[in-house]
Amino acid sequence: MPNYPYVAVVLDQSLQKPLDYAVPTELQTAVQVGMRVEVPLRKETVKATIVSLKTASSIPNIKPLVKLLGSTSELSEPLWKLAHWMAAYYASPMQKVLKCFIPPSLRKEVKEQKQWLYSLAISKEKAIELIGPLRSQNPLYAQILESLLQSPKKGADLRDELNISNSPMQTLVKRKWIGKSAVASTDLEQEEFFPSKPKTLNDEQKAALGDIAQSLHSDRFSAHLIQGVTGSGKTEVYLQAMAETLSLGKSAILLVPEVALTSQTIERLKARFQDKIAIWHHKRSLGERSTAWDMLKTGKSQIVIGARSAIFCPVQNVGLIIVDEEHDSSYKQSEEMPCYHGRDVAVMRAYIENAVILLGSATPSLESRRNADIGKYKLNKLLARASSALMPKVQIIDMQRAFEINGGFTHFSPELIDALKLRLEKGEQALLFLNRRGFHRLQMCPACQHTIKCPHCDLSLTYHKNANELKCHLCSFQQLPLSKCPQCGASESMQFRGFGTEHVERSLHALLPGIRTLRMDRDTTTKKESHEELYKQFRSHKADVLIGTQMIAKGFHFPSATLVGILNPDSALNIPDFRSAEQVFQLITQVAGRSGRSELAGEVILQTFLPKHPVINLAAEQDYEAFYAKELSERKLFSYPPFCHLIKITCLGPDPIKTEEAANHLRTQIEQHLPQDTQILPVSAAGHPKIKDSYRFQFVIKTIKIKLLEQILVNLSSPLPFRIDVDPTSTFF
DNA sequence: AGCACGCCGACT
DNA sequence: GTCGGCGTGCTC
Repeated sequence: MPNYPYVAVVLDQSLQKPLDYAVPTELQTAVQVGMRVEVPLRKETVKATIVSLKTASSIPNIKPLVKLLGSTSELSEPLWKLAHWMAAYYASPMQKVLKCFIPPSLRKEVKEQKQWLYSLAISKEKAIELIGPLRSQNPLYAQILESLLQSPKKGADLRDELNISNSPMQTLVKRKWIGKSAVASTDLEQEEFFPSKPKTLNDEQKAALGDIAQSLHSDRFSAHLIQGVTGSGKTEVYLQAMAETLSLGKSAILLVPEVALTSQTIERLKARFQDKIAIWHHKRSLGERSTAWDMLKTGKSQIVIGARSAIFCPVQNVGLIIVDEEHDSSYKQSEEMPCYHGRDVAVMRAYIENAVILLGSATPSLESRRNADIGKYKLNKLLARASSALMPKVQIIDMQRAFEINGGFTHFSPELIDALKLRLEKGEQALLFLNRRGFHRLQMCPACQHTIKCPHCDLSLTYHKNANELKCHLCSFQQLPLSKCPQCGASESMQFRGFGTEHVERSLHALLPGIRTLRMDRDTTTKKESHEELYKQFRSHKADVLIGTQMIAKGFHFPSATLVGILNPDSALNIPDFRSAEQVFQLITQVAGRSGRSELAGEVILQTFLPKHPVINLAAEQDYEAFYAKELSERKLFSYPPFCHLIKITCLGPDPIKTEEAANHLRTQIEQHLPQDTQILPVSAAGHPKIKDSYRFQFVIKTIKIKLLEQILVNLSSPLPFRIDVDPTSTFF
């Protein structure tokens, strides 16, 4: 084996290019690609990752690395290949790609703090015996024993519960009445749950599972797409496919959209797989993530569930990767390089690891469905609702008519009001969906038409009545509503335009006094647990109507909700983006699917000013096939994905003129070496032209083969920061 | 990313 | 004359 006296490393801190270091002789047999090391940089020592071993280096006065962190590579061979693929495909510097594979919990080498679990060290009878006299002698001890009689508890919980310090617990441990054992908090998450057994599958589910099982046994890469209507029991197929994977001695990764990572989802998995599961998402502390990472790396956990970044977890011997709701846009990272798509990285990881990839959705993305059509993916459809519930009936209401009847704007058509009243009488629940939060969309001057904008962003401020504030939805700016126009100073009072969920809630109370409502949007779910809290309240029937944005469409099941009102999906159709039709179709289908999931039949009322719009009609009929055919032909006609790849390059800067110049400069660099079958569109301001004092100018490249552009993209240079987004979800924003 | 270097305007 | 604003360039 040759010795490598030099290595190239990528520093943790931002430095685009790799640096060379000498390897001390005694370490030359130990160094490996992917290893974490400490290296000298100027006067400091910093952490880095080895990216290549070298026999020579052209750097004069090269410094030796300080030490190796750990004895093996941090990335397995397949993950290392995946990292290289990402760097090339997403035209992203390795330094940024490695940020995904070596997350902060590893870089900082945090360890989860040990927590102590206290439990009785004596029999229950003995404890009860002791408690009696203790009540008068030392009531604290009695309280502790009583509490532990019910169940073992974490030290922190016990302290909270009884409002005590650690010392009485210590004393009781000394007396050998109670014992303590160290646990990671992750072990404690498996509170009480009822272990669940695999459910009996219907024929469609059986067929899908059969196909997947066959692929699992073949030990080769294969891709499956499950297209299953909401409530068709996709999850049960996932669970059984995962069980099959484990029985083959392999591991599984389950990706879900960010909002679907609720305790409901996690409990369902734990009920089937108990402690084999690691949970990975960004709301967990670094310590918890570090533990989860170790569990997977050592093979103690064979399953990881998480949002998009969970695809980088060091799962050993991957057999199956599942991407649930594969069409969901939260899988795409678009604000930061590498702008990767979690689903696409998952497919590539499965390919590299010779694993099975399973994509699931009620409304597959055009890309995935087309891959099934051309034979790249095996397609299984689940058309029957598993629990014999019927598909909801969707009724389109022309809001122009409602406007005329009402003699002005209203959120509620007569049909919706009647349906709501009926639910109230029957004691059933309803969901109202409006994709805009706040009370009024904007405040404007009636004299000069000036609207109040955010001083840091190019966006009108939204009026929030509860907080009595104008808020910017792109940054954290807020101010009091104005009574006078800052532009013309007219004495006429300022007016409000447009409505959000707060307004819907208030109007509903005016219309149906006594109605109990809950609102679920970003404003009411700021706290970590508030999401689940609202869900539990609604589920236990503490309210009749749940009003919400996007968020109510995903992740939650509302079995007793029999009515869904979609208030105004029109605005999304007006966004000049190639994906807007697809997104509206997916959203309507998803919201509609929230109703009638149990034995109660569901009804959906879809209010629109565009009752003839084909997307609205196809969504109302829930005819995915027709929508797919229509949208696919349009994508082909205008040459959009899946018939080409898009690359969006966005330039950011504090000065609009310089930023636009920089964008044009980048565009010229590409135009000079434009490969075949590639088009480059002009520079334009982004859909949000300014966010947080930073202007955004962008241009789009359409190409058949991304590989031909890799070199050009990697070599782009600009005086201003810029971002390369390969396969962007939007060409507008 | 940091941090040094250096060039220019404002003030003691 | 000095202090300090931040634009530019380098780190093996």
